[in-house]
Amino acid sequence: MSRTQRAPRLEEVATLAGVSAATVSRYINNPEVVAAATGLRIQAAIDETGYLPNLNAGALASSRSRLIATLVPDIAQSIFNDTIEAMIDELSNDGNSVMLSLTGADNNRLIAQINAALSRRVDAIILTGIVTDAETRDRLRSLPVTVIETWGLPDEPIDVAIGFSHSAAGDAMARFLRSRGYRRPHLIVPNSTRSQRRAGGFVRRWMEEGGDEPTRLEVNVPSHFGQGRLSFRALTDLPAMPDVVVCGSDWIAQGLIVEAQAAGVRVPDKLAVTGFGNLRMAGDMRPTITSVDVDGARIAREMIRVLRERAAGKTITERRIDVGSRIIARESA
Amino acid sequence: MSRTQRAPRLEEVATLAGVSAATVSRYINNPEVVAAATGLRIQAAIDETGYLPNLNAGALASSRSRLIATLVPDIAQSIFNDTIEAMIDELSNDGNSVMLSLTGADNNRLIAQINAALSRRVDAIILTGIVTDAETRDRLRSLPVTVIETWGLPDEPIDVAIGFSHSAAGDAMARFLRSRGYRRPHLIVPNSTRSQRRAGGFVRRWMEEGGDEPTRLEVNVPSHFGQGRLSFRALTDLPAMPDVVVCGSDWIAQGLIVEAQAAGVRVPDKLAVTGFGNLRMAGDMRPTITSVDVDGARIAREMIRVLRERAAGKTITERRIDVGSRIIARESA
DNA sequence: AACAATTATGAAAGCGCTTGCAACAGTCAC
DNA sequence: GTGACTGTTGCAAGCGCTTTCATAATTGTT
Repeated sequence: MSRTQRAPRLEEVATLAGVSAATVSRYINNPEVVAAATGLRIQAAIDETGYLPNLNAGALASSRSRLIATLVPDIAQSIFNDTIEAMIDELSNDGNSVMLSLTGADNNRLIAQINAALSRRVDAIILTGIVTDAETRDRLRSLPVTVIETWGLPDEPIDVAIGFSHSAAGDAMARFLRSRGYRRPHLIVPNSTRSQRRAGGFVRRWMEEGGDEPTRLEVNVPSHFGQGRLSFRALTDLPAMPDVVVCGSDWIAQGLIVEAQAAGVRVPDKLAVTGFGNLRMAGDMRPTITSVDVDGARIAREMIRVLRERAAGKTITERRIDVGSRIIARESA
Repeated sequence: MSRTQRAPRLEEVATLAGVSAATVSRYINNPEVVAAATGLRIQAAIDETGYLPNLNAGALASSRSRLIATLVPDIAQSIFNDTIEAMIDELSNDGNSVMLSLTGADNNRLIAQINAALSRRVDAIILTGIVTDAETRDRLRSLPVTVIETWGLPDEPIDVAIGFSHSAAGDAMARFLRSRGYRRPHLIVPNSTRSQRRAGGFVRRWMEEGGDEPTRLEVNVPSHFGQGRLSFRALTDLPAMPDVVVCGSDWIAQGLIVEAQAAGVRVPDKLAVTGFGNLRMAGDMRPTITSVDVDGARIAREMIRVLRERAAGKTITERRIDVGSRIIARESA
């Protein structure tokens, strides 16, 4: 295949193997239906010509594109990156191509990217950030395409959701810190629906267990290291110094720890800190950061399972798939 | 468009607007060739039907897919993430869909992903990691597709390269540290071609300026925070303590600073540190990290320019586009 | 007023696959 | 030997667009 000459077509492979194009197509997409001997001849012809199927043509003819759109808020400093990587890997291994779009926080961009995905006739749209706009949710619901929401577990999924209960995660963290004897938690809450929900779960449980209402600071998403530093400084504005800071992401936790130490406040002796997302860095930080782990690989696997069932024409009964979350206790709290 | 009913086709829009399908196609792809009044009617019909073109069909018919493959090593802890984001944004805004594949360090995966991209008949393949395998480079060279290498600036690009000279970046850092009065640099060098080249540039300049040969530690890619911590501990094995550690990435620099501070070694008073990549975190760290900035947005813009020229059938004369790099002097060195 | 040049549109032939249908050759049970 | 299957293959009709070529309508030129 040189820069000038055209790529070989199915027809050429067929001629070389002495069969019809239809049979070659069957061999490629469904090898078990062609006779073993024929298959061998076809494979030889494929190898000889260096044939690579034109999947655009295939998609058009079969109305199955094997193209999956993943819409994520960002990748520069995302807490989802491990999950995104796992998803891309699994999808690729399962014979799909992955289109990646960055939505930021802008609903109009999201809409444009949904349209772009639909124009490619993707088999599925994977959402990592949460779609809050009701109209967009309705539109997605009406689409002839599989929509998988990940990380969250909304009451009314657009189609299928694979994630965990954020309020349960908050609840678990409240119990954990309570049992460790902390008494004055301070929450640093990114202004995203899911973070808010975790905070809600935390506060509810905390007060049910007899604690005082925690103080809190809201920060903008995407959350990042720098916010942690600023958040530490803001602690001085509180009526009393907290004994533990519950951060909405590991980045914030890391920034906060760095700033605390620079200010001579020892972590966790003087101030405990927890993060969220269990990034690799959390285990490497000094002190290591207590965090909440989400099994991104598991989310990816469940996603493949759902996609396969859909492709096989089965009806999905379980529309909310809970993969849970786990507190990873380390040195920082 | 409900879950059951088919998407509207060009033909339907055409009928509604009272023109032929050809004219609608022209309006969509090349609006200036259709009469203004006709265009208005067509747009109304598009809006009414909610028509979204089937780009797979379009790609097949025009043999231009407007699909771009970007192959990156990873996204979880990548120093390229800002560049990748900028590229995805620019490509999307320019009417393309972006396929993202993760190559890891495995050449076989890379080959599989190149084939996947070719099967989609992508208009271009964007490489972020460097392709070292000679056979793969030759294969890519022979392909009827635009190949853009980014970040690096190889002597013999596969097709077009947009990046900067890593050895020049190393050279500049050597001058910078020398002029600041440092005398015993220690290099932490990820085992990637480009990092090695930076180290090479550094050492050459350093010794030319009369310095002693720097000590060095090789670490595996992808580099990450944890390596920085370990690298600090390894400093005790050196014959003499360095006065500055030149790290192959900001992650390593950050990890090293954290570990140094935990050990009571003040940065930069006792030990200076530099990073690479100028991640947002570098400016937020305490102390802020002296780093090398690469203008990812610029790389993305140049990429679009090249792609456009290719699409217009022009011959690209400038096959190595140097966007340079800049030392960002901060507190850590 | 006649002609050339320009602009706007339509008809129709693909682009390279997939797949329903039909045909044919074997296999098997009786 | 016959009929009913089963397994394997080919034929041909699309999938929904783009684009060449031809034609019609308009404008400009002399």
